[in-house]
Amino acid sequence: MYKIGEIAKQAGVTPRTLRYYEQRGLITPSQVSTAGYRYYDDDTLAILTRIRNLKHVGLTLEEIKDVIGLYFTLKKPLEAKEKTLVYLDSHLNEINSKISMLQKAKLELKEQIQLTQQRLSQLGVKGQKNGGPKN
Amino acid sequence: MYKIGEIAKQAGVTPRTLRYYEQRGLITPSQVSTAGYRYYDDDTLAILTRIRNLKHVGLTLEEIKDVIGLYFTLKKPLEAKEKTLVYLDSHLNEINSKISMLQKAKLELKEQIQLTQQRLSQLGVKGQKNGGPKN
DNA sequence: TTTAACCTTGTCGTTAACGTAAAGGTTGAC
DNA sequence: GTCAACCTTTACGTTAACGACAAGGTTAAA
Repeated sequence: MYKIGEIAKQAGVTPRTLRYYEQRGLITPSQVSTAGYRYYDDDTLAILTRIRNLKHVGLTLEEIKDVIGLYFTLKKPLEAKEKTLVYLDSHLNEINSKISMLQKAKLELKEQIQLTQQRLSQLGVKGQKNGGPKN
Repeated sequence: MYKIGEIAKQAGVTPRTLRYYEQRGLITPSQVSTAGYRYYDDDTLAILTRIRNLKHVGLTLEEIKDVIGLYFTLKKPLEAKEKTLVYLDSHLNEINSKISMLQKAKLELKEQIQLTQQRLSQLGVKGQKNGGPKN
């Protein structure tokens, strides 16, 4: 059981961020003392890592909330699971679309790199045998 | 040559957005009338599409500004091109990292989908022959 | 030349995701 | 039991990326 400051440090965020996430429904302290102190366990740490990754990929907290909610669907009633399934599927599609967009951007980038390299070797180092593109 | 309203509609954004992008240095009208009217051509339309894609992938306008700047490096001096090259390369790395994160998320999602489907078929439809996962 | 439809530059408002300081309780090692 | 280090809630501030007026100028078709 970590206090908020400890787990925050472990996760690389601030306590403020944790309270904010709680307020937005992304996490919950595993225990709360009578005085109101929040205590967390390693599960929360795992969730925070997941949040970090998904954020880095461009999801909003709202979207992330949905996604991580899905991973704790085990105790939910049967009917909820079917809805979950539908959502998971559409989320999968979104992810696929983002991946292909990034891959397209990647291709364009590579092209641009080659072009720039060509121009460099033509203008800058006339007559030199260059090693060609690395990628 | 489109007026701002026309190109905005084509690009699926508002004129306000175009002015904002201009202010942030992402685009420039190809011509400006003496009265101050902005006129754009198809090149700008292409850039706007690119911006849309990169935004959808989670880049900020500031990052996007850098990226699209690179694609108009043709007229820049030689020395600038080498810096460009370095940046392009690091940007490529970032993209690769994002892609792999998304692919990881995708795998986890698929697992979760299978789990949910299993639980559904076990609890809900006892004795039924289910078709198994689709993916 | 009139007029609807568009454009201009402000300026203020809004949402997301926190940062930051204020004023005051809590803990736990000594 | 004291005190530094931590925690609480409350509340105002901030950046990004626009939206939504307001007040007035421009265009181009009829």
